[in-house]
Amino acid sequence: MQSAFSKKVRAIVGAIPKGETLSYGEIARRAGSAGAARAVGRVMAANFDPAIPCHRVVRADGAPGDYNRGGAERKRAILRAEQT
DNA sequence: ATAATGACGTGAT
DNA sequence: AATCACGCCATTA
Repeated sequence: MQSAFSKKVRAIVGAIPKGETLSYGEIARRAGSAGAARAVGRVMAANFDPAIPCHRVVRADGAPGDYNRGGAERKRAILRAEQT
């Protein structure tokens, strides 16, 4: 069972409209903890959920994060998420 | 419980 | 514009 923060993050990221991108800082803010951008990434990395389109999650500059750190496996998860 | 780490953010150099 | 440093919060060891 994960902390409430991770659950919020999962819900928020999973609620990102298709084509939209949300920054870690924004997510953290919606999660109830502004400035916890790092924590958000930490939650995903540690407890990543296949239903969470992390590729829609970007940095404050709009630059893509290290979401593909997993490699092909991660890419497959992204494709699956985009299929829906 | 404490220390260290990290898929970040902003400011300073 | 690029790089360095510090701060923020949550998770892991």
